[in-house]
Amino acid sequence: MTIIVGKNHGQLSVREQTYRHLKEKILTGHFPPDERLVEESLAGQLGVSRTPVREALHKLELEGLVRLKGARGFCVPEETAADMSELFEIRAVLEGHALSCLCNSISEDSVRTLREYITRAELGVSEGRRELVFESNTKFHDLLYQLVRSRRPRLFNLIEDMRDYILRYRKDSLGTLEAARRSIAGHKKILLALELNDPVLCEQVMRAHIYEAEADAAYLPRSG
Amino acid sequence: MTIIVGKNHGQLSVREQTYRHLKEKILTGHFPPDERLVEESLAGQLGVSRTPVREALHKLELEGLVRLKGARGFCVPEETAADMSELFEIRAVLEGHALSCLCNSISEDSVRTLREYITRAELGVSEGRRELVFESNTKFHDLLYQLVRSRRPRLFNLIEDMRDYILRYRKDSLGTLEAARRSIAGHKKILLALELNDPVLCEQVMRAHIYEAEADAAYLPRSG
DNA sequence: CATGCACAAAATGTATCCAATTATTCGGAC
DNA sequence: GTCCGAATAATTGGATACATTTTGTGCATG
Repeated sequence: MTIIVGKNHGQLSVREQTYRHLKEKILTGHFPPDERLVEESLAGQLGVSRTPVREALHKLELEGLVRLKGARGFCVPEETAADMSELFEIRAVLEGHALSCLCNSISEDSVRTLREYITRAELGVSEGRRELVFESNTKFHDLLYQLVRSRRPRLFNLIEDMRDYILRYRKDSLGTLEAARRSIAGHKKILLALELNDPVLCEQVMRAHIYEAEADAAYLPRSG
Repeated sequence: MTIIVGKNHGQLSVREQTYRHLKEKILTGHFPPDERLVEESLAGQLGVSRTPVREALHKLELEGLVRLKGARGFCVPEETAADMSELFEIRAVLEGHALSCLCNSISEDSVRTLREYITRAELGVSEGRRELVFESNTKFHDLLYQLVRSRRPRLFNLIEDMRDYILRYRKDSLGTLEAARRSIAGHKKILLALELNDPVLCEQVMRAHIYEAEADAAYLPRSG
């Protein structure tokens, strides 16, 4: 009975499936901190052998998502508010720099597309369509990330990691319409900084945008 | 015949020893790019079974230090000048921010110690004692890193990773006495920025210091 | 009653065996 | 002579059996 069929696990190896499965469960707070993660138990639940589970856990240990506690198995380490704060700080620094890298080489096409996303998000706010707001804001960020990935692949990887870790804390973005409005205002500033080709301004507005997101995230420790 | 006895591999597991052994060999350029790294062959050389070698290689793959090429085994990926440049860029951003974090909480003691290291490095230059220069400069950085680690553990980890990766490229720091002199001048600026408690200046001088180190590193691709 | 030592149980660490995947080579056909 | 295809060899992927380590519990002794 193969239980790993949750998402789009197509032609990936069992280890990769196991790794992603466990990582997602950890990042979404499915495993409470200090809960014992036993290889054989997890292997049984997932319908695979211990080998891929073990390799997945060791990879996750390297990422700091699980910690080995002697012979009591692995566990998700207890995270503190200081960790949370530091993660957002690093994210602000990295993404601020990423945006400043973008501003000197962004195409007119990309700028136009970004502007359209902002317009649609505002439309969503005015009409009270939360899905449209969420979708447009997500697309705005996704386009930026895509541009970063093509120009600075390693920087992109680091940013992606930081975002993953932060997933453990915030339930989802844009909880309130008020937060969505603030987010759109931030996007407008980002777009302006890009159009002005001002690296310093890019860095500033992106950092501010992320610290704003941190404030809106409201430190939901985790639940299920 | 246990061949893994190179360093201080004390009570670590065989996997951890294998992992560190391979990582060091890769980072110091012992494996030429595109050379085949076969699990069984490595296991034989190291006097261990395939299992720890395999897990070590998978962890290294996650770090991007090796890449799996179908059934031809793993290999160290060919790195480009663009990679090198990006690594230094990320390092500059991270360490620049780290220093700006330090400047508001650094103790008078630490400042005094840093100043002593600079004095001793200058003494080394004037007397032509390269060892003293190297030692003092290293201690200067080590103290800064130690302070960062205590205040921003995750940031410290990222910085450490970047430095490891860069190890693949430059043979060693401070090749020439001229580079050493430039480095000391940078350290003076760093100390000044710290004493002034100026976060922005801290970020600027540290970034400049790292870009200077990049220029002095002289892109030695690797050799053995 | 408390503390320390010893034994047992449980979980990871390691090794080996088998399966699946891929690259390379050899052969045949166009 | 070249290209395509099939077969074989080599390497990783996965599973299981065994060794090692650690923890937790229980009993005995002070």
